Amino acid sequence: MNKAFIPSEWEEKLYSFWEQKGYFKAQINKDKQPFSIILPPPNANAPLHLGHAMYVYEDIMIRYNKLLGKEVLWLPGADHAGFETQFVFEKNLQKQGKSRFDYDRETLFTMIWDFVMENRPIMESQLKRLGFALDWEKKKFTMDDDIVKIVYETFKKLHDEGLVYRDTKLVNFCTHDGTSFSDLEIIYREETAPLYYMKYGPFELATVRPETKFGDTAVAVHPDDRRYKKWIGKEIEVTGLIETFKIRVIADEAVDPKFGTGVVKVTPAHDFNDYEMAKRHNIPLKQVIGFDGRLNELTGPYKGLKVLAAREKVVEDLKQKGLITKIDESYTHSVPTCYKCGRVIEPLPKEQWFVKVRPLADQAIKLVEKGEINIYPRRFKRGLIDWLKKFHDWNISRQIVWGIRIPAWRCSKCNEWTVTSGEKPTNCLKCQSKELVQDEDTFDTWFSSSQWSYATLLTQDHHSQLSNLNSQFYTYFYPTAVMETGYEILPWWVARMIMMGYFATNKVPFKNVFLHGMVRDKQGRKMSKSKGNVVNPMEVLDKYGADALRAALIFQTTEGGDITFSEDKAVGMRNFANKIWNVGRFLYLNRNGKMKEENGKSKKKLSDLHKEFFQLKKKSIKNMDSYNFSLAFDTLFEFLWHRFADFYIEELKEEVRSGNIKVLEGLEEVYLQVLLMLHPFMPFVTEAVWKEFHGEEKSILDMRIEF
RNA sequence: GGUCGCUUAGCUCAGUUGGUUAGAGCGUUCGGCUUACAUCCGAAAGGUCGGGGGUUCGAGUCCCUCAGCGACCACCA
Repeated sequence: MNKAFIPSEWEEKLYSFWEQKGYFKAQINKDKQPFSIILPPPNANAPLHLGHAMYVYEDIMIRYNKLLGKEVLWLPGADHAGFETQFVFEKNLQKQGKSRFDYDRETLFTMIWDFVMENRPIMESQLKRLGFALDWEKKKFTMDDDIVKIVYETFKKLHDEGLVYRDTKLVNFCTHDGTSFSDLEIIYREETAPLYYMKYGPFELATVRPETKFGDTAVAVHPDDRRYKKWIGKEIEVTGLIETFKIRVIADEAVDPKFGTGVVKVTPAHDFNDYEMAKRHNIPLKQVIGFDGRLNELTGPYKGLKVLAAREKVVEDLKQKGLITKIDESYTHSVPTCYKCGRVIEPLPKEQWFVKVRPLADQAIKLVEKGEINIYPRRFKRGLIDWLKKFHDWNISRQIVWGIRIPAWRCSKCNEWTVTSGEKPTNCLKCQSKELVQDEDTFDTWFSSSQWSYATLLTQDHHSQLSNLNSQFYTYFYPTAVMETGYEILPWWVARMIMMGYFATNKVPFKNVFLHGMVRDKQGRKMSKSKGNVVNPMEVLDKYGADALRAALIFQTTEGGDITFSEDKAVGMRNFANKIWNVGRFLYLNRNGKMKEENGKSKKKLSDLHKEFFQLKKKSIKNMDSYNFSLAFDTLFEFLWHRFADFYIEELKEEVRSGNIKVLEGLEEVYLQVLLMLHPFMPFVTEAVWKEFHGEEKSILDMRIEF
């Protein structure tokens, strides 16, 4: 044995060994209890960041359960990450002086496909470097044909059962990226903006968006507001910029009499609250801003101006006409922005596909409340339920090419939609016309990934389909044991997987949810490119080894809490890996000692050691089983280093050196069992020692933790 | 405004159902290259466990309250 554990001499070798010998391969084994985890598929086109290394929790669970004798499956995958990827790709195009508009749909799609396929192996090889016991033969890509097929079948089933519908509604639209988003993909940003007070017929009202004036279709006041009571239900005449127009005054509870003047202009086509108000009062929509972010033909001389330019000009002109009475420059409010490009989101009316969320979410709430799905750490249960309660109908249409195209065709004669599970319909279901045009849009990536847990398992059998849930592999491993992921995607993914999983399979997609926190820098700040504090997991790995990186993310942390990562910690854990190695080396080097009778002193020490170890093992198993992995690891660390090495070995050192075989065997027995318990956390060093002790062809993964 | 979390040694953090002199990693001081390991060993300094109140034989651990910090969400004409 080397004097020190050198990770680079072992890691690649050991991983290939595990893979080649099929240790990560899952198969149906009726005699064993299944334990399955689906890896949250990392973005196929991007290298891993430190957050991905947190999936080490999954590896810990997988390896631990394997050592308990279960049939384990950890299924890897890659995410096409629709908009994310298209966004990155467009940035690359930009650098070459090109844009998405320079290519037709097919060409652009193919270019992105090639780009993603080229990058995908990077992410995959990084998962291997982390030592993850993934069953690579079963890997899936979110755009694999068979996965897409399942997504289509789910979509059709939803449509058939009235849980997906087509409608024109106000959606969040990014005029720069040219696509709509769901509610989750917008970020509200605090902003100080002028609040303009303007004359409006007999009223005065306040607005931050004077340029939407052309889209006003009502004026609203609070029903109990004495100042304006006499106007309610009446039409008023307003001097505008283009013309003088008449507009109705409505009364609505949503108006806050204390804000501004207590009068609101209602612009249903460009404001979510106004849209709701308009629905309540049956007021028409008038769209004056287009999907290009410019004012349209209904705005006369302002046509063609971008929103901000239009605002300036409108204000200028209103001033000229003496219609602006006051400007509050210190008004702060939050504006919706695109989570990706940061530009202001424009609420616009658009015809899209929506998931009718309430029935699905209500069902999901029941499942969580009843404990059909357990959440760890427990405090996230509340958050999950809150999210599920808040969900509104979900816009799943995206105006991007990089994604799964929606299997819906519109009839050019009668305008009716025909939804299929993928194949082009021969004729319109309503009027039989054969002139059908497929929807240009693609699915929200999260719509397809909400189906990931059953789609990945179903598709392991070639001819499986949603209507026939009898495939063996699926039946054996579904529902999966645990869904492990970062708490920040609870609403995006976990909540929706529960909804869709239960809808499609009538079973929960997983029995347990385990959530980990975010990795922050040493000062506790979020890691971001702009702050320059991003830690590349591969660099840490190169420097200190995979075991050290993994352990650094677990050691003395709290499950679900954010983790401050510092290189110091990796150093400490590299040292621990070396300690594990050297304890082994000490025992190994003394193995050739001559037989010798034990004396009383060592007998007592050995029995103390065994007692202590028995307690430790009980405690560790209890902690592992209750998802307190960090505590289990801390305990093992403390025991091996400060009890086993610093105390027991030191006490018994002379005995060992002088060849007391009983003492050596006693120590070795405990040591090897500790290795077994440590293996899920630090798989490389433990396996390396195991091989040194038992031979190159042996693996610690053949061992079982016994009670 | 809502929900959740955090406040323990110089720094970063553990401390599971309340129980003996409160721990770790890194750092600091002193002493050791002892043939497993200097990626080490031994010793030491360093904490009124955010403030206050309560429950209890006993509280860092439970309850109330105050303060500070943070995250997420909602509203915003």
